[in-house]
Amino acid sequence: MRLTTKGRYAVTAMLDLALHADQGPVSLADISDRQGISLSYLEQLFAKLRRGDLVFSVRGPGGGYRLGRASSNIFVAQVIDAVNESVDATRCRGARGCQQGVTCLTHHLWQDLSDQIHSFLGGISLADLVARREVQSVALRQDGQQDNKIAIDTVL
Amino acid sequence: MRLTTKGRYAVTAMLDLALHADQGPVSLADISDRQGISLSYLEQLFAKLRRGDLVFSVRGPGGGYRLGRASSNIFVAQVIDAVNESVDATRCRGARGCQQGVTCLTHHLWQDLSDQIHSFLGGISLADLVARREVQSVALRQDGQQDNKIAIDTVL
DNA sequence: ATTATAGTTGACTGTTTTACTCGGGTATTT
DNA sequence: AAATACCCGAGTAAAACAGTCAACTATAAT
Repeated sequence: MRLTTKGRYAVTAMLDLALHADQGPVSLADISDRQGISLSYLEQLFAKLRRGDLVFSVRGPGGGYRLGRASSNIFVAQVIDAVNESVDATRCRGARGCQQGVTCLTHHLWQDLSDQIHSFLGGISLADLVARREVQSVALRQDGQQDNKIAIDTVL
Repeated sequence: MRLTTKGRYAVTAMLDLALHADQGPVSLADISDRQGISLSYLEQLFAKLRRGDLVFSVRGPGGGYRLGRASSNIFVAQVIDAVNESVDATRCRGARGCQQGVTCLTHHLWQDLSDQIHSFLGGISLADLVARREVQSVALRQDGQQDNKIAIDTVL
């Protein structure tokens, strides 16, 4: 598993989607404004997220993207895998005599690490993140603001 | 913590160094041959490893690199940190009003992840890796080959 | 029906990081 | 003195990252 800012962008966008799920489809333009990610870059990311069935689109005015399934059933690891594509992993694809050599042993370490990270991120759902946010939101909220979007952008 | 192939190269080279520690200084040329990493790239990586006191050099004929301390006291995380430099982490350096916003929450997740990975890799020493190799080596060795280098490259 | 919205796709650009090359140094051993 | 091998800087091709632009299609609202 590779860890770059690309995956972070994707998770950020998906989290934004989860937070505004109750307001109907969320347009990429909105996500772009709120999260400061370029619209066209989001388009590329969401093309991959859609291929991974993590989101589905609603076209036309008032359209946008919605989560492909419940936020409690979408995990961070899946989001990162969707945008990274090609895990490649060990690199020692039967290269001449590389069966248990020094190189391959290092690869095994990387495989272990990859598994560890994957299980860590595979255990965190978008719902978990939203729940965590709720806790902080309640703790910090001082007046009764009903607009979730405003609350996030201005109060928090 | 960023995870790229660069870190993998560095760990591979350090592991090679640990495995041949008993044979005096190990030249980068040897590591290049054994691990298939370009010599000049190794030089760049080792410049950073040296700055991190993970290795020290012995100049002149018969020279090379040696581990900066016992292999049981050199951890994978340290090696990766040394060659990656600049962790950058959260990215939200006091950006306008970003105190607990949606973006920052995602950053917190990344911080958690980063910590998790770091502690995982911080718990694995080069000695651990060598020990694991020894186990496999003993299990697979069928004849009494005394040359460690040959054993690794051809038998294993 | 027309229009505006918003997803869909592809090509293309600039920047950064990787991974590597080359060429010259310097220190040390033989 | 000569060979070895670290040291160092400049440069470079390829890939990944991040974003732009333009043309297109589906759909909702008027």
